[in-house]
Amino acid sequence: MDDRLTGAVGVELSLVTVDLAIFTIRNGELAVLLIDRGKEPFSGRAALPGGRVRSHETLGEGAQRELQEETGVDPGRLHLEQLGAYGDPGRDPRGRVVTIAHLALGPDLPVPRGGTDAAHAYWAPVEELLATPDALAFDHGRIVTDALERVRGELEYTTVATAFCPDVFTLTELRHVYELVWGLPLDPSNFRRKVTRADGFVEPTGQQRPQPAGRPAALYRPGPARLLSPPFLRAAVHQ
Amino acid sequence: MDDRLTGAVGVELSLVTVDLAIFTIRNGELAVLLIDRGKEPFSGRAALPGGRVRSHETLGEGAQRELQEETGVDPGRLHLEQLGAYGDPGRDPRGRVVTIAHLALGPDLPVPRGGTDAAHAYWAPVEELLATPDALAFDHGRIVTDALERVRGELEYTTVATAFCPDVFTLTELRHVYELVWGLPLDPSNFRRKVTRADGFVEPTGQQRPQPAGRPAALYRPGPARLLSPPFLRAAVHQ
DNA sequence: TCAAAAGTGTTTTATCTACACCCATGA
DNA sequence: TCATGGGTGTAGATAAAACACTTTTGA
Repeated sequence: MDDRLTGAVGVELSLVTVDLAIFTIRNGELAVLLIDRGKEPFSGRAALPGGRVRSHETLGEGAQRELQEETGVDPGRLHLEQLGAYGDPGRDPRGRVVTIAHLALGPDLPVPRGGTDAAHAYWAPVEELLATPDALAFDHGRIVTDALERVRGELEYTTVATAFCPDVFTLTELRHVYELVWGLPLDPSNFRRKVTRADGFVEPTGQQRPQPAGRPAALYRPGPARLLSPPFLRAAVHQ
Repeated sequence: MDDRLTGAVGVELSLVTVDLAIFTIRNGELAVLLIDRGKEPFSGRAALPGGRVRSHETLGEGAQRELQEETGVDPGRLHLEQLGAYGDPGRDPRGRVVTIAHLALGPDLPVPRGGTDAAHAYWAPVEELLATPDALAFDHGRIVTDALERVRGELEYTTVATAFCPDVFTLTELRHVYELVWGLPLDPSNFRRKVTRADGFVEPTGQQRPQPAGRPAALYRPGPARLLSPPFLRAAVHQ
C-alpha cells in the first residue's frame, strides 16, 4: 500500500482495494476487526483490514482472500457480501484510491493472527467506535457506520443472524444477536414463535444443551432459507 | 473509453467507470435507458450509459454528470443511488475495468438526446430485456437485473416510488408504479389506505385532475418521508 | 341516466404485543 | 423445594385482504 500513485494523468487510473468490516459478537457485545496501521498514511491509527485487488481475481475473491489473510478463518464459515464503493477524491492522501467495502459476519472467532502488513489485529467494541467516528483512518468510520446500518436492516428480512452463531445454537443465543445488533430488548416468547414459524430459518437438531441454571435449551442449526418471510420488523409504528 | 490499458503491471491500476441503470415508466411499461455502442468492444451492441470517473469528482458526482450528459435532465429531479461495484477480471476485454453501477429513477422523461460518445440513446422496455439477458454489452444485463431487484425491494420499505411520478400525481398513478414494477395487481382501496396512512409518504395538494372518464382524482405531491413505516410487503405469506 | 373511475366502509382473518403460566434442571 | 431460565398459551389490539358500496364526473 506504500507505492506512490505516479499520476497516470491522461488515463485517470485508480488503485482499487477491498476493505472489510468484519463483525462478530464477543463478550456480549458487537465487535469489529481493526488493525493498527504501521505505515503512512495514518500511521498508528486504527483501520479496517483490506488490501489491493489483484489483477486475476474478482472483487469478491479479493475480499475473501483478505478475509482469510487477516483472520485465518475458513471463509466458508463467514457470511460475506459487498457493501459498496467508496471513492471520494480526498479519502486517501496518496491519490485516487477506490475501495470496495465488504461486510463479513461470523461467530465468535479466534483472536485474529496478525495479517501480512498489519502490525496488530484486534476486536474493537462497535459501541465505543460509534462514539468517536474519526478514530479510524481514511473514511473507515463511515464504512463501519454504513455496514452496521446494513446489518441492522438485513436482520429484518434475511436469516443472516445465524451467521453470528456457532454451528449449533439455542434460540436465546439467536435472540441475543438481534438484541445486541438492534440495541433493544425483545420478548423471548414472541421471538421464539416468530423464528420457529418462519419457514427454513432454523432447524431443530433434536439435541439439548445444559444451562448454568434452569431447563436445558434445545439446539438448532441454520435452515436453508436466506430470506425471512414474514420479516421481523424492529420498530413497529409506535405513534 | 478506447484507450488501451497499457499494463501497469506492478501497481495493478484499474480504470474506474460509472454505469447507470436509469428507469422510467413510459407507455405503461417499465423502461431503461440504453445506448447503442459505436466503438469496440461490443460495437453495435446495446449498453448502459456511463463513462470514466474524473479525478476530481466523487463517484456520485461522476454518476450525476453522466446522468445529465445522457438525458439532459436536471439531476435534482431524479432519484440517484449507488447500486454496487462490478469488477470481474473478464468483464471488459480491454483490461481491468471496475464500474460503480448506479441506479436512477425518474418520471416519464423527454426522449434523451444522444450522449457525447453515444450514437443513439433510447428507452427499452425492461420486460423484453429480461428475456434476453445477453443482449447487452459487458455485464450490463446482470446490472439491469440487480438494479430491478433493488427497485422492487425498495418500493417495499421506502417512498422512492414517487420518483417515477411527476411533481403532482394521483394515487392511481402511484399504484400503477407499484403494479408495473412488481408485476402484480394491487387492490385500489387497500393501496389508497396504506399510502394515506403512512406518515409523510404523500401530501394532498387540494387540487383535482379531471379524468377521461369518471370522477376527478385528487392530486398529491411527495411527502418528506424517505422510509416507509409500516412497509408495504408485496407477497405476504400465502402458504 | 348510464358508464367509468375515484373514494369509503365493512367483514373476516391473520398477526403482533403483552403477559400469565407451565416445564425441566441443578443446587 | 426453590431459583433459574426454557418454553407454551391466551386475550386484546392492530393491521391486512377481500369486496360491497357510495360519490362524482362526462357523455
